[in-house]
Amino acid sequence: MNRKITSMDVAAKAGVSQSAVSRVFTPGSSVSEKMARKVRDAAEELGYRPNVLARSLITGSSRIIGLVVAYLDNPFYADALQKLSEALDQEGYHLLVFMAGNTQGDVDHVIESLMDYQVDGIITASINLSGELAERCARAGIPVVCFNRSVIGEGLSAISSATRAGGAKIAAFLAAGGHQRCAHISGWQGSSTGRERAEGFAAGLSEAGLEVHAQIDGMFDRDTAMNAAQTLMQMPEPPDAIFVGNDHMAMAVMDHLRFVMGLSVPNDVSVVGYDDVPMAAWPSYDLTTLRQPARRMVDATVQEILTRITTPDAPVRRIEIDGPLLVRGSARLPKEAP
Amino acid sequence: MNRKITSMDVAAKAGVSQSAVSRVFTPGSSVSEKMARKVRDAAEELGYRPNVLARSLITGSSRIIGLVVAYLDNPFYADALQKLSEALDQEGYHLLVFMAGNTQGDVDHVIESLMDYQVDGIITASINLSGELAERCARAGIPVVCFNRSVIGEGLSAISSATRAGGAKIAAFLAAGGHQRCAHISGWQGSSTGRERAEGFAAGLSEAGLEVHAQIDGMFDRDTAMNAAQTLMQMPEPPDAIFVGNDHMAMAVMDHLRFVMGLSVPNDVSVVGYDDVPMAAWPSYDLTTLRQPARRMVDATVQEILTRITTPDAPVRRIEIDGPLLVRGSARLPKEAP
DNA sequence: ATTCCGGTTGCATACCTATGCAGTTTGACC
DNA sequence: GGTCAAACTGCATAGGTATGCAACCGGAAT
Repeated sequence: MNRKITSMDVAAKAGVSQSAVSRVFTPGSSVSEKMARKVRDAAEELGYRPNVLARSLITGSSRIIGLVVAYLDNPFYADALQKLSEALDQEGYHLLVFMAGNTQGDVDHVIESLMDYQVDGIITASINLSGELAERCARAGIPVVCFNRSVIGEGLSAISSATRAGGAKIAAFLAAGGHQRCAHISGWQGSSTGRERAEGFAAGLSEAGLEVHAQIDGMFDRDTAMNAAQTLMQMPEPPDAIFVGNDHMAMAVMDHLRFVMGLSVPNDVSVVGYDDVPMAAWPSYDLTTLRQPARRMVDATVQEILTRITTPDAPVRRIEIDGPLLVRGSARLPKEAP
Repeated sequence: MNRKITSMDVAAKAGVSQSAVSRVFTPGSSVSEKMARKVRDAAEELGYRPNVLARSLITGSSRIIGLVVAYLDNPFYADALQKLSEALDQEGYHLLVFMAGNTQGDVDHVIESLMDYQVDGIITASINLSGELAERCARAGIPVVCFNRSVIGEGLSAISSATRAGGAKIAAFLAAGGHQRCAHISGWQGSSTGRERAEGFAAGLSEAGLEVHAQIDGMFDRDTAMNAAQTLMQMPEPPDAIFVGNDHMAMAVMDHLRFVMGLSVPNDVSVVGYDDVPMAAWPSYDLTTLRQPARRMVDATVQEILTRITTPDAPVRRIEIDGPLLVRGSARLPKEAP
């Protein structure tokens, strides 16, 4: 209804210049105590707050971070979004969200829109960025941090968990449990995350003198994963353990094994996941899984994007955060006591 | 690296005025075909895109919608966020997210920040807005739509499911199933959603000649709900059915009953939820629940906020969307065939 | 009292785009 | 060819803020 209240209005009311008002609201400017008080009082009374958008025109900083995310039905990312938002809020930044499928055109379109909003930085979660787009962001001077994806491109920071090591840990655990035929329903092989977990798993098995009994791409999709489980268990020699590429799929696999195929987990077959989403700890699943430390990954992500924003030519970092294997009840335990 | 590309640059390159460039990118302006082509070519070549923030200074429209949300660990809201974002993207708007607890100071702080960004509208999900804040938004001319909360205040639109009717449907279903002692672990009684579901449930029971056997506030929290379940089942006369205020808590209750207390659901006690989150359909829970049609609620929300933005004095609407009871396996079925 | 300096303040401008207004072109029609 | 309206185009300004520069003030040192 009422028109907007500007720094001019405050200036008039306080009997000072507009610049004075601006300085009072700009940390680090030189203002006398008296002036500050006068201005703050007037501002308070009028309900004035600086216009971030107008400010961004001058400073070139919008205090907006673009978040591009694909799978929000996976609670790992919902959780990450929440934690990211809180951590950034702390620093005076906020998230503008964009949903994207993992198809090229989609991502293109999204990045265009992102640029329109003059975001200070971009965080991608569960997204593959084409080299060309990365290039464009770099040219535009917009730092990009990939959350939970390590990326091939050059200019991109990446925060992920130690995926290969994680896959290997799981392999070692299953081998120690005396499993002979370890299969893998992988994360989408078009993603670094999916591939590296698979590679680490294979490496770990071979370390133990085993090899991957069978591998099917689960595409990060519940239905695909359930079909894969069906296929695996109908093999002439079905696996006695399945490592599933993330918890979201792993729970689908457990449901399918138990309620559709009538099998017992872990008696008939062990299941191990990856992520440690909150639900993995729920008694219905009690899923043994490799923990991705979301909190620490988020903190690293925020830290990285902030330094890249404030120091444009800071080195691009690839950070891998190690996570523990959480041993629960969905996989047979190693026999020997330590 | 390179400085920003402005409409001036494009104008220079195309040999036209800056206004011409602006008009080419403003739908509905009058430009000749020839001019449009010249400008578009130049823009394409330079990689120019209009600066939404600068534009917003003039038009007064930032094309940003603020989303304030509290419980993102509840998949119902994660799902809603995703759907909202997609639907708004369609209309050229985007979501700036703010996390808020349900404490007063928190929400205050958030609304302040929202205003700083000159958002065109605000959507609150699972949030109680104080009358005073609603007032401030109204004065600032910012429309507010409450998603999944009906609100006491005057100026606020609200989209929710038909909560009372939903509670009543569940009561009727349980009564028809021959349950004698129907208890309720409610949603937070500080929220309209929580209260109305409880009221509808009580009304429905009394309709059937029963009354609420016992009621405990579950606070929308898993642990609180599990404790409540424990308390209920240890009563001298434990309930034979529990209606839980949302699916998120209902699944916790099922886990607790089954794995901690060793009870059978639904043989020992029936459990019914509310929301129909995707997980409710998973075989491990197979939860009978009242569906909140997220898609339709989101569509209504988007529709409402857009009309309120384009037509500032459109009437404030309260929309209730009806949802069906999804009968699955977590509650004993009515005996008589239809 | 004079000089000088650091700390404050105001003036004017820049950031990037949209839009009212006036001037110009175009094309149709007589 | 001349008239007139309609369709375009450019000029100039506004929108809200930050900031370099110059002017100003007070006080300390001489």
